[in-house]
Amino acid sequence: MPELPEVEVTRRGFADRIAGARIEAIRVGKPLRWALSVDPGLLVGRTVRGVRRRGKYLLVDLDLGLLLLHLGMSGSLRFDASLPAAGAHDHFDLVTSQGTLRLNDPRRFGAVVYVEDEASPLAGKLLGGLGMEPLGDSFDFEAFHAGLRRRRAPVKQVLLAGDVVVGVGNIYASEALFLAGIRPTLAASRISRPRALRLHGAIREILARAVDRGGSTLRDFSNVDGQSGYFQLEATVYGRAGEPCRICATPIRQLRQGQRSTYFCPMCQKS
DNA sequence: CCCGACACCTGCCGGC
DNA sequence: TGCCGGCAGGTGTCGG
Repeated sequence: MPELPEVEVTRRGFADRIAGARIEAIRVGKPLRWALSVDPGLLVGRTVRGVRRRGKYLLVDLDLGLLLLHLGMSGSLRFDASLPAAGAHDHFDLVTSQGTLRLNDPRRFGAVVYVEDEASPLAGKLLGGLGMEPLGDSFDFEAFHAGLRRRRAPVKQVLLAGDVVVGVGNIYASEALFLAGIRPTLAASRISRPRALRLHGAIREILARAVDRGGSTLRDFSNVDGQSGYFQLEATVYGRAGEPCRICATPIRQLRQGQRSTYFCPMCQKS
């Protein structure tokens, strides 16, 4: 469910509302991908300073330490003054003076991890290898092109790996490559400078547009207020195998790359 | 160092 | 209707 746009939409939905709140209680459900790594009781009484995003991680800054939050494949957050009793897939509640932040995650690939600071070994393991942020000013084209040039793997998989640029998941990788007219199987190292420039722009455009639209709802994404996004209404290739390309009407093709589905138009993405 | 395969877990869908 | 295989938006780890 959550790629960068969904995570960012989620962040914007509760960052201002939770800032300044005092942690009253924490409820932990079934195990997530990693243990919280702190006695929840120790966090009671601390203050939430704000919420940042790095790649697909949310960083909830406290007056002492921070929580790293990841939504995995199926996670979503709600934030409300009052929430119903925890359901089977509600695995983490952060109860604060300004509302409860709740993680619902059926597959439990997500995580909530406490670290003392971003320089800690655990934070370093999770955040240390992340690539450039695609939105904002830090997404440098020269560095992006250099990152592509040193990789022989298919460009789709380099985008997904997240060590060159973060936030591009399986949906938006296909979408961005379509917009840039690049075949997903092309070795990243073989992408020409002009085409890398198009891809750089396409990534920014696709992600920014999805954030504006409120994220994707291919299956079940909803924002912190429980409303769904509607980017899927304009997916050009993702999930459209066999359907006509919106540009040239050629049937969209699907293939497997690294255990993931990729979609592309064989005409519009010749190489 | 780079790469691909695998692992984690639950739900849903299509086919028989 | 029921069961089974395959698939799903992520990413750390491991072996080659």
